[in-house]
Amino acid sequence: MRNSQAVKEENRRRILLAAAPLFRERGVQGVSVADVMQEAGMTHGGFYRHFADKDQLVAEALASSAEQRAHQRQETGLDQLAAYAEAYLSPEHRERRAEGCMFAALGSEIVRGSDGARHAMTDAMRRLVDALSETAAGRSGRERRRAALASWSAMVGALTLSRLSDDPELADEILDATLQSILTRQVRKAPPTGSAAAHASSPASPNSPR
Amino acid sequence: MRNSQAVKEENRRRILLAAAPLFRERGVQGVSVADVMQEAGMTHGGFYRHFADKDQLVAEALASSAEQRAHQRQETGLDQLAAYAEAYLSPEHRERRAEGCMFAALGSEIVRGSDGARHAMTDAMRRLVDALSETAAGRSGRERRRAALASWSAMVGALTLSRLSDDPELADEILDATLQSILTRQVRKAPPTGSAAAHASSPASPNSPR
DNA sequence: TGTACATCAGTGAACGCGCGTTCACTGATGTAC
DNA sequence: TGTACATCAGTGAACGCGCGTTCACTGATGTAC
Repeated sequence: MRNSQAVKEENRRRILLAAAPLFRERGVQGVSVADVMQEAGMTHGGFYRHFADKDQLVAEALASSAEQRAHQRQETGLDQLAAYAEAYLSPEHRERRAEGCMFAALGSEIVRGSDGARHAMTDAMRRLVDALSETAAGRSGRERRRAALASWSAMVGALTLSRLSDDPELADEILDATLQSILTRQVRKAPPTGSAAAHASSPASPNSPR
Repeated sequence: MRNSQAVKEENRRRILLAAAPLFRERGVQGVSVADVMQEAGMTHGGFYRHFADKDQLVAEALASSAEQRAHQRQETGLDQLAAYAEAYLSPEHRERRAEGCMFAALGSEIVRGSDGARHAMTDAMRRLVDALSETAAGRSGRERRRAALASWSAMVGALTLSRLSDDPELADEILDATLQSILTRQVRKAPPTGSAAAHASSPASPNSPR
């Protein structure tokens, strides 16, 4: 039962689309090739018509998921640093690992992963930091970039630790303290003058920090 | 060849001591029970005279390693937040995973781990945050605690991301930006008045941030 | 203090399972004429 | 446009390996007398 080239391409996309949430939810090592193929509606045997090995799937799934997210962010305005931080450091994000940030979900595992996976993560990292830098607080591009790097690192760490804590109170504390720390710095300093990103922190303030 | 009870206890300690660095270096799933036993100088068969299963080993290894670190910190004064951040956010720490922070090394993996492992991590987390809170900047205990939580989250995130990056320049940027962000906040605010922790950030400043 | 025996820490072979990967097979697809 | 044939996407069984765990065995240890 050979499929047409169009169907093959569509199936490949389905595999990649199925893989990323599974990896984020259960970890790369916690998801088998057969799991991914089943989620994509196929059996495991056909996998190797699309990918050389599992490593390649991981790298491509991370890369394509990151690219999709980048588009979403741009469209929803969630690449404004303060708004991003509010959404990021929320209990909802903590609870929904499958749809959440791949750095918090897979960070320490991919450190030991294949070159391809690390490279995909690095690429995604660079793009995200670049985007957040535009709306970060700071008097120069360099300062804004450093603020974006520090703020985003704090988010990834806080979300990971908040998920790790088996004490819900401590878990909430971590998110709260980190969010407030980021917002304070974002508001205190002058936003970049006159650019399209001038209202960096305004959509963030209305929500009361949990 | 039965061993005496004293030798058994000593062997148990050796197993725990061998396990923690291996887990941090290669991940829990990347280290087999046989690996740990070999590192401890034994064969894998005897493992189950000491532990019910691998999960128990993981939980106990993390707990005992954390306790040991806590003592070290206290003795070396490394629980002063600013000094801790300087040592933490260094390329040396990034490179030496086996001896480094277990949260950065294992965070996203243990999130999906056994209850015991998560509990051990939570306990360690609480103790570390309590210690760092004493020397964090802030006008009240609550403020200092929040500063410690936010600073430490930033450290864990930054170290993880710095390790993840396959671009050495970006990796260094992440550490630098986060360290400076933490030190700035530590220095700007008044240290807690008159307590034993009054010189919170003074031992940190001499070193030039990389 | 010495003897007899039960205990049990550690050994290394073995078991069972899951996983990544391979392979023979199928039949629809694409192509050459 | 139709026909013959090679291709190859997906199937499902099978392979090989590593791992967590079990087990029979050993001999030193601990204990009862």
